[in-house]
Amino acid sequence: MRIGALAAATGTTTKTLRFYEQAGLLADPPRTPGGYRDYPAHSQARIGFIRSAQAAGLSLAEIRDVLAIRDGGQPPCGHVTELLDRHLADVEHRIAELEATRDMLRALTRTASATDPATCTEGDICRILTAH
Amino acid sequence: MRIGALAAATGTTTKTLRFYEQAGLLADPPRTPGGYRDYPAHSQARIGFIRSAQAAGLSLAEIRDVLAIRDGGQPPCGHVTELLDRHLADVEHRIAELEATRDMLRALTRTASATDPATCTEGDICRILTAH
DNA sequence: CTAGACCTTCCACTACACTGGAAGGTCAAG
DNA sequence: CTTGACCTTCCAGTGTAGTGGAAGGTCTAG
Repeated sequence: MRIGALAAATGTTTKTLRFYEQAGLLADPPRTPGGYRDYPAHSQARIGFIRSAQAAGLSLAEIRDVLAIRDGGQPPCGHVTELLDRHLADVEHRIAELEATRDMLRALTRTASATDPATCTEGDICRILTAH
Repeated sequence: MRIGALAAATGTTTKTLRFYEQAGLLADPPRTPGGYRDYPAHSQARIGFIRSAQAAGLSLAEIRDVLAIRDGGQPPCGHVTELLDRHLADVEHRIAELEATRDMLRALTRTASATDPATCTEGDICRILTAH
């Protein structure tokens, strides 16, 4: 299967697949006599794996490490468990931060609706944003 | 006040202040005879404004627009209200996405603790990550 | 007079995951 | 034989918010 077909089958682009190869997520595939990349069928599963791992919030570098462990013949379970725990903590932290931002934005929009534009002065640039 | 003093007074760095100038958030300040930037006292308030607007989740580009409106002599209230509404929607959307990711990660770690490494096969790369 | 603290400009680089485009090669259909 | 789809490599750029460093100028204290 050539690169365009693999891209179409996995919902990616040829550019992305070459990028994954260069980034070490995909091994250099065999080539046709004409020099075209010729992927085996199981490359689809590998791209699918990359997509699910990305959806779980792993970076390409982390996914590359998981794949390297598997490619080395080891089941990557321990490593993955560790990664997942770290990411869960990270995501929870980011959610908490965003919730704080959300609360701040809500307070600011309340301020906005209660603020008479005429009372704004040049000195404070914008009363709405400096009220907190 | 020279750039180092302004940086110290606002908790930024000289690099950041020059960057803000180049990015259009700060007007080119007057210079001393020796060529040093010589900021008026109210620059401190402007930097403070930039920091609070950043804390509210606005990008430097958006802050630059708010400042430009104010610098043009208009109170930026209408613009700011619009920005805040947009950001609130955006932040709520990102929170929802992250919560979905968090739930996925939680499900994955549950899978991980219930998965026997011995049952992993090469074909599926990592049972934990492909189970969902 | 000199050390050193502070300032100047300019260029390059960070992380992340791609994306765009140029110049040219391969292959099947008409 | 040509057209057009598809492929190749390589280089460069996207956006965000700065950071790092080199080479050199300015100013103040001792």
